[in-house]
Amino acid sequence: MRNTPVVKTPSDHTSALRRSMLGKLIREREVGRQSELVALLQKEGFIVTQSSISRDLRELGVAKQGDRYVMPDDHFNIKNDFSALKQFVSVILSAGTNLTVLKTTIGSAQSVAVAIDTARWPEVIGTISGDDTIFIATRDGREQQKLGERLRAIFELDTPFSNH
Amino acid sequence: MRNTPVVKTPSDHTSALRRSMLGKLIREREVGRQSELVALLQKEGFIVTQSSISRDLRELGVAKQGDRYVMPDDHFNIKNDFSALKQFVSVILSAGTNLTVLKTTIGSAQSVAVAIDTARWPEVIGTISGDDTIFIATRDGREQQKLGERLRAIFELDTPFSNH
DNA sequence: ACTGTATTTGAATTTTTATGCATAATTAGT
DNA sequence: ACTAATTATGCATAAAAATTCAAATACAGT
Repeated sequence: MRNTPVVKTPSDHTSALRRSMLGKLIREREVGRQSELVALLQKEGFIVTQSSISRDLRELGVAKQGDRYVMPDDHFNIKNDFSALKQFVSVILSAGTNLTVLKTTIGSAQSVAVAIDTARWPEVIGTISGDDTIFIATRDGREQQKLGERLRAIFELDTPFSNH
Repeated sequence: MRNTPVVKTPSDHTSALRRSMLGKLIREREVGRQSELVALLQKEGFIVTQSSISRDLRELGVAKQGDRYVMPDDHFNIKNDFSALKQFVSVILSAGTNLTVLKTTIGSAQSVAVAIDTARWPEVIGTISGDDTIFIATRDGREQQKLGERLRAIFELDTPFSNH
C-alpha cells in the first residue's frame, strides 16, 4: 500500500506543512544551522533552500540560542514567577471555608508566603507563616476555591479529587 | 568625591563587568546586532570588538529571536528560573578566593540555598546557610568569579563597582 | 620580580544567515 | 477560464556572526 506520497502532494501550498514539520524537527532534534534543516526537510520530502528556511524561522518566531534553535513555545514555560518555589511546597489543605493551609519543606514557608503576599492576588486577605506551614485567609468559600485552583496550578500540586 | 573612573580601570579583568553590563543592555533595550552592542558598550566605557561580544553572548546563554537578543531568564530554562527568589537576595559578597556569601532577607536563606543546590551548577562545591546568610564554596578564584557572574545575573544584583 | 600556564582578546577569515530582486505559484474576483 | 493581485520561492549577494590564530594579558607558584 504505497501511494500517499510521503507528505507532499505535488501542489499543496507547501509552506504551512513545511513550517509545521520545521517546528517538529526543531522540537525533537538538536539543530544548529539552516543547512541542516534543509537536509532534514529534504529527507521528509520537502524541497527548499536556505532562503526559505530563514524566512520560515522568523515567521515561526524560532530563536537560536548558542548553537541550537528553540521553539518559542518552550519559552512560555515561565508561566509565572513561582517556578523556583515549586520544589518547596508539598501539599495544599483547606480548613473550613476561608482558611487554606500550605505545607512546605522546613524553613521555606516564610519565603513562599512572601512571594504570595507580594503577588497581591485579589482573593488573598492575608497570610501568616511558621517554619513549614502557611495559613492563607480568604473571604469565603468561593474565594478559597479560586485560590486553591491558582495554587495548584502554580505549584503543580494534585487536586484533592483528581482527574484521570 | 569623584575619582572612581566610571567603570573600567584600564586593566581590570573586564570580562565579568562587561558581561554583566551586556546583560543589562540586552534586558533593557532592543538590540538586534552585535555591532550595536559594541557601540553601546563603548558608550559605557568598554572597548571591545564583535569577536568578544559573540563569545560573551554564547557564554551568557543569550538567544537571538528574529532580530533581537533575549536573555535566557526572560525565556525558558526552568532550572535556572530563580526569578521568584530574587526579592529575597540583597547582596553578594566574596571572602577570599573560594567563598561567596549571599545575604538574604531573614528566614529565606534556606530556600535560596536549596534552589542553588538543586540547580547543580558546576562551580558550586557546596553551600551552608543560616537564617539570612548563605556560604557558597567554590574551588578557586576563577570558579568564584563565574559563580559571581551567574548569581548577579540571576538575582539582578549590581556589580560591586557599578557604573553610571 | 620571574617563569610557566591558562585565559582573553582583536584582526582577519570563514561560515552562517538575511535579503533584494525577478520569477513562479497560488488565490480572488469577475 | 482569464486576469489581476498577493504570496512564496530561489538565486545571487549582502550582512551578520562565529572561529582561527597569534599576540597580549592575567595568574599562581616560587
